[in-house]
Amino acid sequence: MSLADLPLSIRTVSERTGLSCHVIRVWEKRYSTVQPRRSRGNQRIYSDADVVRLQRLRRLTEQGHSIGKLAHLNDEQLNQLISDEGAQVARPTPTAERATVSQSTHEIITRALAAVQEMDLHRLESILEAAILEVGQIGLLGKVIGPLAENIGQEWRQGRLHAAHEHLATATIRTFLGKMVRPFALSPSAPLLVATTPAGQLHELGAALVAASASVLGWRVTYAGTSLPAEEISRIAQVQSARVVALSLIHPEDDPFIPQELARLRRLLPQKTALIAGGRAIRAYSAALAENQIQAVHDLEELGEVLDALRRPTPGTIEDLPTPTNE
Amino acid sequence: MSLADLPLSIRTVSERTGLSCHVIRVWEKRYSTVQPRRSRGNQRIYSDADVVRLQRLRRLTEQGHSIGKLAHLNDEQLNQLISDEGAQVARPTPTAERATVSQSTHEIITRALAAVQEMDLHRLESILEAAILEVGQIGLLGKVIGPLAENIGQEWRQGRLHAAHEHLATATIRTFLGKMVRPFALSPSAPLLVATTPAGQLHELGAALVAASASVLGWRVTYAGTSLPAEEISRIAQVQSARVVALSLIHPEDDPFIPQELARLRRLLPQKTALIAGGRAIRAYSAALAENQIQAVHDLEELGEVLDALRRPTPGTIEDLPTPTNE
DNA sequence: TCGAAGGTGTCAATGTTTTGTCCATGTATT
DNA sequence: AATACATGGACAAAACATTGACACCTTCGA
Repeated sequence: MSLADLPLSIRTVSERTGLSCHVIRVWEKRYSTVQPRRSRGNQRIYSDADVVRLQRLRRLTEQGHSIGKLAHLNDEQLNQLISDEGAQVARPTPTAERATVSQSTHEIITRALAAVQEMDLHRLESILEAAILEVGQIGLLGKVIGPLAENIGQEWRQGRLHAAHEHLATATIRTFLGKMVRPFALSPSAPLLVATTPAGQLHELGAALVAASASVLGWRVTYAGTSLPAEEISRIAQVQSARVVALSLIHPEDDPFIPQELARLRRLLPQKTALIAGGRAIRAYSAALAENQIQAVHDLEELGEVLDALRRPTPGTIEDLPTPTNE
Repeated sequence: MSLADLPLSIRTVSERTGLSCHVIRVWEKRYSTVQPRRSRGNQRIYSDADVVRLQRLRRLTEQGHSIGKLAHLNDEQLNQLISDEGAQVARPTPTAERATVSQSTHEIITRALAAVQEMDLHRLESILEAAILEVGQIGLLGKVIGPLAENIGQEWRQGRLHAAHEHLATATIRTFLGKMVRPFALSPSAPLLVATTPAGQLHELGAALVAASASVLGWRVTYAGTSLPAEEISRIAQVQSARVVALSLIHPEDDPFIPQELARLRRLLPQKTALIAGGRAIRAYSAALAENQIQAVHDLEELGEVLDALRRPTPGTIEDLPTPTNE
């Protein structure tokens, strides 16, 4: 808006939408899907709105609608269709599609691991970047980055990767996740989540992963680093009126102080602040979690459900977010 | 004054932006991307702001935008494009925190500290973001973020800030610095720097600061996280053919193992790989640094000089007279 | 069941525009 | 004298536009 249309080339549009240049042009010619301006040299100049429209069209065509019928609908109608689809089609994911997805995530992870092995961080980043288009932001977090981190840890413990690999990968992924968190652009009324690890837990990727996921799901997020004592976590949660505190438990699986810390944290936090915990080590501490009404979350999918549930039943009014970000 | 607004030659600009001199000139001629002053002898004289602008243009062209369309946009619009680049969904940037203009670095730091005090991370980030336009990237790193980190550490040790504040600020600044590191490869011929801290040194901001600075100065950078044993650092340096390994020494000032680690590292690294060290604790280890031909760097300005000197004497030859490029 | 028709994505050929690089020549700087 | 820089022109590669053709699929009628 404020700053007029930003000029996008057809190649950029192709990359952002996942449609080939050919298709974009032929759709324009046959169905007038979008009508970009032209430069003096007759090259197409697209706007952000065009990209959004094309993304929607792509999504709908992949779900079986024919482009010929979609093309003449206006943006409103497309949006309507998408939300309908989201409600219905989300569950009965055809097994075929699921298979291809896991196929592709597996392949992505393999390639990412190879990049780590060769210490080619730039390539690692490119792979992750490109994967967003294939599996979506949430898919990337839950089905690529999560397993990837797990994998690297495993390889490291088994001596097939060195500490150097693990450090490099962690630093790179941490930076990547940092970029995914949108610090702005959310209405101040969105609920807030604090992501961190309790004192003694040094591994930061889990917390960063939760932070990124929550951000993508429309939460405001405060990422607080690792190894924080209960008082400090509580301080943050209270100053920021957090609705949820998310803890990541990964490495020391037998730290005798963790149960104490969890109990103290529960005591220090106001009752309306929910506590959730995830990470490989949650099983080891399951007793302490149960005692302190800390909800265990086993994967990012479950995190999404839990956050959805926690989103509404709390204080004040119903959310008034203008547009639920597509995806 | 100082490093931030020295007159820059086209060659220096070329090194810092990764664009060839040819391209810089031809962009100027065809699109008026920047219009540098001229010296008496008609040579181009660039400012730090020009470098920032060119870096952004380069980044955007690499992402698929065409220079012909970008060149006429103003700084504001470029800025927006860049931030949109990260988040897939295009959104209007909020106009928050835009009012104040032209602050001294001291004022900026004060306001940033206040934001930390109030745990308003969004504001902290906005302040830093806005400061780029006011003091340039290098100025931001050397005169704002560096002192700010120092300040926060001090306040914390003196009990005026809690660990929570320090953690939040560290995480936020770390993310911010991560975004400043060029996500793409410069000319593959650009020299490479590895930034990390030796085993036992846990504070990561120093290393991240060095990484960001070197990146802005036109180096390819590998950020390797904290607390790495000498073997691992050496492994990375060799796989990547690093020209420089930069170590940050901050917190434990009396770790007896550090001198050993430094000696081992010097032994493990090829002779052509330079070692430099910075951070508050370098004085405490000065003997060990001297013994192992590790150059001590006291501030980011000095870092700039040292890197410029290390840039050219590529292979083989002994380093000759330190000729600071920036006249 | 078969074949025709229409819808859809991909490709090849050809010409134009855009953009990065290079060369030659002249001037300034060291 | 040896670099480093400026300028203009030339050139080549990459990206884009346009047209027409083709292969694959679904649908529908014979």
